[in-house]
Amino acid sequence: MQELSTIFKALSDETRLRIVKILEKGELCVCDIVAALDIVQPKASFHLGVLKEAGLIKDRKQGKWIHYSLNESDLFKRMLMVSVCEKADGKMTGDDQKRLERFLKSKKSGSGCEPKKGKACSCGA
Amino acid sequence: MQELSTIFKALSDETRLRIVKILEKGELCVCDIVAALDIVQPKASFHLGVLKEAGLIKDRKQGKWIHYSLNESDLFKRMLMVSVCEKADGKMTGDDQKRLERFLKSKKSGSGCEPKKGKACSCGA
DNA sequence: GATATATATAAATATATTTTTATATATGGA
DNA sequence: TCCATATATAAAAATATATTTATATATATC
Repeated sequence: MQELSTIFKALSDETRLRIVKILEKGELCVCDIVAALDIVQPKASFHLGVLKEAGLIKDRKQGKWIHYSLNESDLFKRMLMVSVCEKADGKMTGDDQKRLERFLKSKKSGSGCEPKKGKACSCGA
Repeated sequence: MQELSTIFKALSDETRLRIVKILEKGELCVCDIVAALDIVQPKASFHLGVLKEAGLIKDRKQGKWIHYSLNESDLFKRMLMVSVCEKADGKMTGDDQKRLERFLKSKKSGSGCEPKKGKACSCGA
């Protein structure tokens, strides 16, 4: 499975969003995309490469042409949704969480982010 | 409404995803985030700024502290889902689409991407 | 085999983003 | 008022990304 940030990064560029959008019409070869977006061909190849690398599109070679289409089988959309929508709900693990828990604990016991004063944040956290 | 690419860009960085993830626990002040992620404070401020600019988080000032939390009211998730999942289904408009339609038409009539040969792409598009 | 086309790759440049270090601002307490 | 803390901002440096121009590769047609 791709890193989530890689997928978001692939979608963070206007040209690539335009490509994804035009591919919603169905499979297209590079020259179609070049014509549709009115961009130079190496630019299209570059961005198609990024999208493919992120697993968002797939390609199919046929003769001289390479046809690109959305990689729906990879279920990137579902993954996006799951990842964006899921709540950690205390089940979240990892170093960040552990550090946070330790820090919040230390704040309560009076040696937190304002140690010199011997007083925890007034925020009540 | 934010540009879609801005939102994806905001989510395209590992540090920012870590911040979003830790904010799923609830509202946190900057020093909490700094401690949780073990990063320097200006780095946290920078990334919080990007997330806020994209409308993904909101802040609330209280005394010396600034508390950040996920901006659920902005419904960025729903927007993401809608945007990512929606299909154009022929209703898509815009210059890209128009150019594509013109180009595909011209290919069929034999003056497309391979004009010198008087033959359209074998792809059948 | 020669030629033309579709696409990719490479190299150079331009641009944008991120990180770091230093400093400024605002707030609360002594 | 003075001092310490929380956070933001600015400036510089480091990295990463995107764009352009030129060239390479593969394939089909003659």
